[in-house]
Amino acid sequence: MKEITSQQQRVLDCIQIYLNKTGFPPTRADICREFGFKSPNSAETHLRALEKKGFISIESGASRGISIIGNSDLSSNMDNNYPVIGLVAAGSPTLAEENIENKISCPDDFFSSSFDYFLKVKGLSMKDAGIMEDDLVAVKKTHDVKNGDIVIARIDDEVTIKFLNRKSPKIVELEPANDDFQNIVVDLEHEDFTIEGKSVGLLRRN
Amino acid sequence: MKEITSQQQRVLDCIQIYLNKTGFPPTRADICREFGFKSPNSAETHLRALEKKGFISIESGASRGISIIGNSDLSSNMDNNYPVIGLVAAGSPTLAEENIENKISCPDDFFSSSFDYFLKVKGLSMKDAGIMEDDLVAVKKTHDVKNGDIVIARIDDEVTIKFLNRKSPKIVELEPANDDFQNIVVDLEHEDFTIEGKSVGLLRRN
DNA sequence: TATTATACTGTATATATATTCAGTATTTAT
DNA sequence: ATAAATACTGAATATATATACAGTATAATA
Repeated sequence: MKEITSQQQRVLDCIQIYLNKTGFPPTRADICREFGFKSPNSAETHLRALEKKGFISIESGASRGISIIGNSDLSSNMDNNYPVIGLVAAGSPTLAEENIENKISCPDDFFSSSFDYFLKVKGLSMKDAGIMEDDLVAVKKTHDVKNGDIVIARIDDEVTIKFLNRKSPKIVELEPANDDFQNIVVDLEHEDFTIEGKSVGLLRRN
Repeated sequence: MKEITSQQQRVLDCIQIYLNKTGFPPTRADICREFGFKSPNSAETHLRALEKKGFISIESGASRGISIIGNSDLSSNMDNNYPVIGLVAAGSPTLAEENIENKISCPDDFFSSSFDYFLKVKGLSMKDAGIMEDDLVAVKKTHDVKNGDIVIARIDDEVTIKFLNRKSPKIVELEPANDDFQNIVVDLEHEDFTIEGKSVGLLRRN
């Protein structure tokens, strides 16, 4: 990255300010207006210089096709809106709209693994694992689970969060973390059993 | 803000994804390409519906003049780096550099209240409150605490996290959430006692 | 039942916009 | 001393783009 001139810095700042203000990049004419330039080529040459020096990228042919390079990796660092889903006793816990309670803005790399949604926990069956009522469990949709994982599972239409313990090819036990609750034994041959995903983290908002 | 239809939500998501990817909003044609629409008016009508419902704003006449409402001030929505501090048995739990284990990027409005740092919990004294070993408690530095709050307190050089119970002007009890632990009774007249802050949230990364 | 909103295709067009070419002048490297 | 980069004006143009108008069809609403 070569050194930037003061005027080019001003143009770069102008682009950023325009972006913050409007949500989209300026045109050549917009930049001219901002600086009092009388020719769109004044903006053009500055943009080309900024591109050459690696401060911005310009999509050829596209209107307002300017993106600031430092901001580009910012988008990967950017927050994403993750849906919060209630632990519905019956029905799909999937990302069906009617189940989305609200959304939480959160960095993509917030937990050890990527995740897909937050599950709002009902009940205290996982109390001894430190999962309390209304806690938000970060759930990664996956079938790659092993014994001891905290999984979100569905038996018929019942959705629960429990420790997984695969006893045999045909028998799965779902173990709560609370003495007041009993293990759930699932016979894979006679019951409709699905692993929705597993817990990769937890969020509690007092 | 009226309710959004599923298709409109998909278009809104598409705009956000396009923004993250390119740094500028899509054209009507871009949206059509993404969905396989054969007429630019398909995108147009969705955009107008989203505008009417207050999800986006459209600058008349401007190309790519779409901005998602709520994204308006991205800089204030930006993440901040919050330090993670170990619960050192002796010494200052303050933000001294030697105590900062690492930093976590997190939105400022992530918890109900603003906060100052994450405290990495050692031990299981707050187990029944769902606070486990190595959990990260979001701590707000404040003296505005009341009975029942989970506070981070220092007695002489010992730092703990407990429930607060102010018995009298001179006596404070710090109550663990674990039967294996005992209440800590602090005599304010004879012991050096400080409230470092209180818990406003919790983060667990498996 | 009529009406409005949703969800599209298809065509057309004014204009917003990028981009090139031709200059001028000043400053900075080589 | 000469080339290259910077910093502009001014004009021209192909095309990218928003946007209106004319339809069709279905679902929701009143």
